[in-house]
Amino acid sequence: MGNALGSLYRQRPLSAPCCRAGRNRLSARRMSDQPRPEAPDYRDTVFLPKTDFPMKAGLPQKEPGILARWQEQDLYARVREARDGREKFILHDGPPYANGDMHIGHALNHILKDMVIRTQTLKGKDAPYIPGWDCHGLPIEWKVEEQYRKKKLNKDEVPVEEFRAECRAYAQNWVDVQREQLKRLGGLGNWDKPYLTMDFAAEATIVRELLKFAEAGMIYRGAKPVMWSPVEKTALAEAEVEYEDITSTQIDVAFELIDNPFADLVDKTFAVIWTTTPWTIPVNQALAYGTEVEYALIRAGGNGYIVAAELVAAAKARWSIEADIVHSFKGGDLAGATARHPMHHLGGFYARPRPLLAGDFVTTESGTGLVHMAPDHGEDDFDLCKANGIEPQFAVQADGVYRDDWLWLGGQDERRLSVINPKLNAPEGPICSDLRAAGALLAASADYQHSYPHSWRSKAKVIFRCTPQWFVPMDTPMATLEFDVAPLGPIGGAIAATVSGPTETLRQAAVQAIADTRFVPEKGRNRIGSMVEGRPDWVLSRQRAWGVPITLFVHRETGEYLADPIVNQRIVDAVREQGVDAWSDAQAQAYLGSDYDLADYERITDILDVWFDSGCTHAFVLESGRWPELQWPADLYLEGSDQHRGWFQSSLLESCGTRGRAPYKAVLTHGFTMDAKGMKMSKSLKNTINPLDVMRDFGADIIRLWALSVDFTEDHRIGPEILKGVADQYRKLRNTFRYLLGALDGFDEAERLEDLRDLPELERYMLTLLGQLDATLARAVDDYDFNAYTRALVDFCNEDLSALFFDIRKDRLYCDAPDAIERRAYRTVLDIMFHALIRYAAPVLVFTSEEVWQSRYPEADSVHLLEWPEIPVAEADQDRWATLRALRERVLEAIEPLRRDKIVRSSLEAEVVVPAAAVPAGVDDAELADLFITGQVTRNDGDAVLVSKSDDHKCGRCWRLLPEVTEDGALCQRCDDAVAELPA
RNA sequence: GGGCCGGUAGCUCAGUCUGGUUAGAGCGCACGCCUGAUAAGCGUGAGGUCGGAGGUUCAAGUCCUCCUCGGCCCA
Repeated sequence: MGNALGSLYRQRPLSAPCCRAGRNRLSARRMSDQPRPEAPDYRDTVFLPKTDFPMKAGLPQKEPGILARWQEQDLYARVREARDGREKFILHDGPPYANGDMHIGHALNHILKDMVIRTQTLKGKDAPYIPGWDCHGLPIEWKVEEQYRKKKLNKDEVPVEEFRAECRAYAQNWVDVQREQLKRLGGLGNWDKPYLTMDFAAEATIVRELLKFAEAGMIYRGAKPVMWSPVEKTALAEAEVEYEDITSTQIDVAFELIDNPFADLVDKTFAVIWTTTPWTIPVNQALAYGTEVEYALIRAGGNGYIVAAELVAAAKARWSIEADIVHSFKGGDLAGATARHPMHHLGGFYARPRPLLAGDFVTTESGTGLVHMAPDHGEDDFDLCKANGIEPQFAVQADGVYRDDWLWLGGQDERRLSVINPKLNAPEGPICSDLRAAGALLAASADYQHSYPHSWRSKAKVIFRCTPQWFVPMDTPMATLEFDVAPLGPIGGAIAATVSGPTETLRQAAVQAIADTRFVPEKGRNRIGSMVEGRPDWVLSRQRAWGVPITLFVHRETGEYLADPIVNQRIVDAVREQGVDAWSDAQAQAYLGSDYDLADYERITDILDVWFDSGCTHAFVLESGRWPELQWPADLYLEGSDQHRGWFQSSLLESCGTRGRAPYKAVLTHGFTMDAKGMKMSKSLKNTINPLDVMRDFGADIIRLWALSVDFTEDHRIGPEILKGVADQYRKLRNTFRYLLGALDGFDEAERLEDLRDLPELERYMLTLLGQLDATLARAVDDYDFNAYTRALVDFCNEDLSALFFDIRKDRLYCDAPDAIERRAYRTVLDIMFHALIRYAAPVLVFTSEEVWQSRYPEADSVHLLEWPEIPVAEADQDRWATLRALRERVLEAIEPLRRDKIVRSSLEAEVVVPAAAVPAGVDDAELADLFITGQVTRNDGDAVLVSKSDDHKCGRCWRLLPEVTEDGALCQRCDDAVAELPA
């Protein structure tokens, strides 16, 4: 063993490896066939990893075959059998809308769901998955109407049953398309028997659920301003509306006070309102002021005008007048005052006095600080007027035109136009002209820019319009409700806390149910909670054709709906047989039976909000028995964060109204997928990533690994660079498995070391790390923290296996005799690693894991039938290993300068001196050399790590530099023995 | 316009609740090694005004305010 300095100057021995470096592979192979006598090539005597498993994945080509095999084997059914009788885990699938191709959001959502299903299955639970689709509703109806329009067909001339049949076919087509696209992601589920909200049984269940509300008195027919599209002639849900910037006519209209409290200051007094919807003036019924708002009475030409003090300057500018403030007062002073409508001379409706009412919604941000109230056309208006006994007039018809008998701009007036027609509202239009003639129009200009709701289908402006609609009240005590008992026994302590008594309202029940539900991430609770606390009554009705009917008979005299369970049962039975077409005039009397006369009843023809459909999925999927593997309530609902207002909430309200608790125990939400820069994807920006393209170019396992690597609880990104990074991670995992397959070639039970206490310390340490990984992954599964899951897995493969364990033990694997106890120890641990890692990887890389598994066990069943591994406990001192790994890093760092100076090349040529104090007790020098992958290691009393070039000779087989090797190329003792053992 | 959420290396993420060495990891990148995991493997290194500006504090990625960018929901 030379001293450190001396070896620095020693010549590198001239030997074969020197020339070998420059050779190409072809000549190297030739060399190994015909070893030169002076430098025997031992390549054929070392035990290199051997596997057919290819490094290159070729996923896009390979995955469809694997998918087909699973289908052939009916893997889903096999998994059900394998987990039969186990604890259940029910993830209830939220139904995507059956319209259009799969997009990245669907892909993310379904990958996350599949990860949940597979990890729960891996943990031994029975976790069935029934995918579903939402099939009714306006968007589909609209598409079918579009086809009609292209064929110049009038929808109203087609029998409604025929129209619905076309909607049904349209939805079914997209269900089939989307199903094939989603299946490609590799999701484990009952794709052959999904649930559709348009299944007759589903439609019957939805009717049944609606009638539960009806029988409990929990629906009412009310009039309320709802978003209404005059073009589509229907009420619209919020989701069916989008906001666009438009320019509107803004007008200032003077309402003369009837009793003038300011008569000693001015001649006449006008309360001035400002609005951007002139067409609502013909339906004005009151004025609103803010009690605490400061108002000014300004005088111009002898008359007084009331305006909020803050807005006087802006008002004067608009009206182009000079005026002085003659009086200031608080809004409260206007209590009890009344005004008259500018068109009061028309008599009738217009002759009634318009009261001034206090409204807490009045602001001084714009306008005049006084607001005109048309209860037909505004929510605030409606509420305030209702509270003061003023009823809506229903003056505007479904097509947006004032009704025939309306006094102003009604049927007799040739200027009559739809209220969304800009000509009606224009400064020179009929409304402004008449107001001007009446001396009430202080200003009118078509220049006010603001954002305004439009129908997202027709792009036409929508209005608020009071129409008769059906509602579920949020704040009426559910007095007559009797909750169904949960079909499968106790559902935790929640139910007792939830049903707090007959005075509880739906809102209170929902709030309590939110408190009883687990939210991942926790902030979802706050989000849905504030929405439920603030939401208005649930508007159930839609005036459309493609949906589940509101199957009610309303008595023509009393206005009350029939709530006869026998009648209702007939209806439900008929819908189960015939679907929604069962709700027809022809069959109405049959449902009423002999107890009631159809002539006394109005058959309601509205259909249900599709959110009610989806809110019932828990009932017809989990409870119906059509999928006996399911049970109610679900353990988990998993959807995008937009569903706090959507499905999470509709399901919650429906279930709280009929069952007194949420249909789920936990809610998991994910954010939205943005482009590489964090911007929303849109067709116009051309920054969309199509999951089908990703699967075609990279494979489903890559897009899965992507979805499970990002922080899905927030918005996250996808793009070429990100996918490239994911593909790199994938390759690392794949190569780890490839190495394991190669290193375990020929391993059998006879080779396994049974007593793990016999393992070398490194092997025991690696098992300890595996145990830690196992715990980390198990926790990540419980927390649905899939980013942590994949990261822990990849990091373990990189840092603990590839860079440490595999690298250090390469020598033993290659060069020890096959029956050497150390080599068997290593392979025993590798086998344990393999069986653990393939299980951990299986839920993520569903295809690759199968490929790996079949490569090692060609005759075996699918990898996806396996269960979570049991990691054997092997004692190893973690602190001691932390010390050793730190020392290893110091040594590797110290070798680097010698490498840079070309003094040593392989670390095996380095001879190392370490501070004795840095080495834990009980580690010998040979072990250190193994650990560092260096030549001889010694220790001294210093505190620096010293590295020099070894002057030992290099074993011709294992390439280690050892004192026992007599000359370069000769064999060390271990290799000599190993070669001797080889069969001739 | 309002409510809520987020912005930490080129990328994906820890760390923020509960303030405390020099802000971490993996990947990628650069350089080097190996050529017996080879379109693989190993090592070393560079890379961050923690979105910005104020403030609180002995001390701020972490707490407060405002701004900005992005997102979801609502109007």
